[in-house]
Amino acid sequence: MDMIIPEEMVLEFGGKLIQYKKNTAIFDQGSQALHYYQVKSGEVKMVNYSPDGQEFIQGFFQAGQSFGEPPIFADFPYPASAICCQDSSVFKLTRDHFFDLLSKHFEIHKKFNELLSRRLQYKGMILNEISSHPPEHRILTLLTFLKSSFSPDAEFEIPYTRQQIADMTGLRVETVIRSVRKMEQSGELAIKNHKITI
Amino acid sequence: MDMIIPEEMVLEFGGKLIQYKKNTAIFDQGSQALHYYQVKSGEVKMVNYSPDGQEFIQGFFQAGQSFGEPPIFADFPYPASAICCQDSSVFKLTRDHFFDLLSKHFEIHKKFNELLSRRLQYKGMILNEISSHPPEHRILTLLTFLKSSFSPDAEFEIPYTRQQIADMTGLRVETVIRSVRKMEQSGELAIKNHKITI
DNA sequence: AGCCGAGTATGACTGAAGTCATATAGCCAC
DNA sequence: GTGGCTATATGACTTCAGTCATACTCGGCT
Repeated sequence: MDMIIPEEMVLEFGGKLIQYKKNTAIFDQGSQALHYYQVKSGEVKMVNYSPDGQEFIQGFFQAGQSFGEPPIFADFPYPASAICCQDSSVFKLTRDHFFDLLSKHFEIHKKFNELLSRRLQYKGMILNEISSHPPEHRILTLLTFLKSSFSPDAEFEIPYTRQQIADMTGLRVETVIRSVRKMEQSGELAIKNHKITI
Repeated sequence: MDMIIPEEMVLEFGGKLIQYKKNTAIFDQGSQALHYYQVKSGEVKMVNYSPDGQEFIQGFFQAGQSFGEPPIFADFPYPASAICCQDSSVFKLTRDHFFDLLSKHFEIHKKFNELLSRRLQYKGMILNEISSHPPEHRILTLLTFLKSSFSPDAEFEIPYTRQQIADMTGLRVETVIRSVRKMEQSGELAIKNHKITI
């Protein structure tokens, strides 16, 4: 989980560091994409809200990660909103300065290719799970993927609540809770004082 | 829907044109990504199969479109299989030659950024739909998106069967058929001798 | 210690999409 | 024109996750 663009470089190209309070929006679904964003500290989620208030979380972003670039690269309105899960500080760079940076740093440009590809992998995986697999399978696939990207070898404590897991897999909290309990019984994962470990 | 890499350029960098019969696989889920592929004629789908034989279609690719690049960019095994829907001819370029081409043609490299971004847009949209919206809404969103990318203004005849729509939205044929009929009755779309138009 | 709120847990009931069976329509080959 | 295949269509029944209600657990705060 290293930095996609080094902080000095972001600043060199005119990036500003902005502070956001927990639960505030950085941008809203439907608005124009005018800036590049990169998390310095805290946590941000990209999320869709359905009319009845139900959330779908497209992804979480922590220190060093960028978010909201696809609308810049391909010029379409934000398909989801960016909300801070915690008090966060975020680098903000205008679209033009971002492209300027890319044109001068081929290795960074290439990194974005890789980054977008990995996101496609994630979305494709979840899509396949949601479309054709039962809850336990969905959840286990997500958890295994998280483990493999954070800590492939050591035991891994899932840093998300049941509600967040539900919002990432298109399930309800109750279903996640029930599925997780069942998988604990069958030994597919462990629960240590309410935290899921795997 | 233009060509992502001009044919002459593909050939110049050592690309070979390969013929595939309808329903044959170009590569299988789980195998290593060693080549870049670009459709010259015919149609290819990227698809996941669940144990019980249920299909999920990640995308369709026609003349001029490339497929299967994310595993090359980010180095992971194919997360789905590429199957020809029709007799097809496909350009095939080794991974190394593909990267060579990219390094020498910045404008092409940039195009891939854009391409990956648009695919993320599509997958994010479908993901949101599948996770939190009822069948009619899911289908209509997909159809509207297809229309907007193929023929935003003129009336558009959907080039897919009910089964294919089902496999793209995580629904069953019967559900798609029922939903489409219902939407015809409510005037949200039209059916002209079994073809959906919008 | 006691309170509060967020997160986890569990049961009873419901309903919408899936499943299965069967029918019909259109199209191509011979 | 007939036969066979693929796609569309429709009804009856079932099932699994969603909904709703309610309770419990834990950690932080005063």
